[in-house]
Amino acid sequence: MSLVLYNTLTKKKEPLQPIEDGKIGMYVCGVTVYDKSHLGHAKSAINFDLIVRYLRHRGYEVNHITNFTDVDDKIIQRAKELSMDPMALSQQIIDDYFRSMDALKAERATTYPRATETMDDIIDMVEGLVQKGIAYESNGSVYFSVRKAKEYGKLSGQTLDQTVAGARIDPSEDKRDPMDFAVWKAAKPGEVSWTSPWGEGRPGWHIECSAMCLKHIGKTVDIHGGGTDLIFPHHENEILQSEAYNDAQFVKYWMHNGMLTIDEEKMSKSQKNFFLIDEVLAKYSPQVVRFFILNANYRHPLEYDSSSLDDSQRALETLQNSYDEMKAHAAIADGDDDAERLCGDVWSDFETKMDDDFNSRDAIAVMYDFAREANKLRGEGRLSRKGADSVVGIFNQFNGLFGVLVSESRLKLVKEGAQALDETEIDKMLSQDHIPDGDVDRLVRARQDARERKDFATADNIRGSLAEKGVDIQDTQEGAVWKRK
RNA sequence: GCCGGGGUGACAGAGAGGCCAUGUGGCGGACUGCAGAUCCGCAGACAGGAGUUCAAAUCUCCUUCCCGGCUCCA
Repeated sequence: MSLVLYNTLTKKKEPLQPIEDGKIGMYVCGVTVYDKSHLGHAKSAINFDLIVRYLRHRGYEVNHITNFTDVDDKIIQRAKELSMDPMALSQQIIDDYFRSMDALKAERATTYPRATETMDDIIDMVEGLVQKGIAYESNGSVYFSVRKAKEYGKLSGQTLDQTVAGARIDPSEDKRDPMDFAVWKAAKPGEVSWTSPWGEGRPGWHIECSAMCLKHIGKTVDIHGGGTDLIFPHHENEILQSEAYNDAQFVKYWMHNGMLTIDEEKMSKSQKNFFLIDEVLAKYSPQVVRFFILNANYRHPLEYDSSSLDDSQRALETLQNSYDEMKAHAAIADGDDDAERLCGDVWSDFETKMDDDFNSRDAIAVMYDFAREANKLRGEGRLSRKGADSVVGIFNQFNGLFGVLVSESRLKLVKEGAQALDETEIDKMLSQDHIPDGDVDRLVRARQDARERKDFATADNIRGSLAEKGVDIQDTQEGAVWKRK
């Protein structure tokens, strides 16, 4: 079975065939660093994180490039508002971005080029476009002449005339055609700028991606990703520049992630309807946030509301419980091979789902079925320690890609049986702010003793008091287990 | 207006011609002193209208509503 992915360019799912066997050059548009990252950025990063992890799992060597737009109008404006140096501001935001994405357990890209570090390549490209006569200088700025492009709108389906009719374009008098876009912008007095053949200035928005793709990947990149909001004009213009400059196809597969929405509206800074990653992680674990995002198709919009993460937390608990219990499982039966068979089937099912355009939602559904089957074997006393280890192995493989489960063992099985404790000792232990593991064990055994004496008041008091300290006791067929929440 | 993508059970969200999606929640049952966890079962759906087909949530057409883009955006 081969992996297929949805290509925005052709609007079809296509088998993945990299230019070079086994290697993938992948460019994902990063962020403009003028303000802290919000949950929408997290969605994009986590969607592509899973894609990269899965491609690697499938044996591809992935060169993953994500850029930082660290000079542009917004950064300059924001820096001015804060009376900061724009470069200091962008560095601060980049630091925040890394902190947030690390906290979300998104793997880092291979390289994070910055516009300001790619200046020579950008200027080379602009010069090349001017030499080819497809871009022109005007008052210190350089514009790309869209009417000279061979093809226009092949990604977005837009035609030039329709777009002109849309008429929300900047009618700069420097442009020969209103649809032309800047590849180099002349600096206004006092702005940060770089020296170029056209005087002091800085890059247009789109050109950095074209230059970075060429520099870090090549004339043609296998996969180019970004949000759906970038399709037009950003990605369309990247195609125009790169293909004009390189005389080669720019991108084989375009992949776009759907927007995170709130009340059906895109989460964005300009709408002021965003939640910062910091804020969200103060209340929910990174696993819950990842699960919320990965439990939906990356291509489709995902609706967020106040209960979304609570729902995800509850839903995830089912998988986490099964995972925990499989790890803590004490062998009941020996030599059964039901678990082995179960594990053999589930992983190929899982990969089949993921091979179909990274269908993480269906892949998770496979995991739920798997957890139920494994729980059933265990409940029926047909699970050996070896079988449980195989089940845990599948969970680990799944988690290596999705990163939605807490891998540390949370569940503690109390090995010794019931043991009486006198009341004052119980109260003393329960009154501690933090009850050490050893004491929890003793309390659980004391509770067991109380239960055997049918002293349910004492038993329930121990369970209730421990629950208040964040320790959950559960009675199972194998005895009592507990975990810290 | 134009270009994309959508409208699926209480909710979140897969699926893209025939076969159970899945999860949370609800209801019933098993287990339990009670909880919880777990297991079993039940209910409940494909925006509306025409058409193609033996068969349509899935294909075609029309209507309608929503979202994204056409300005910076993941």
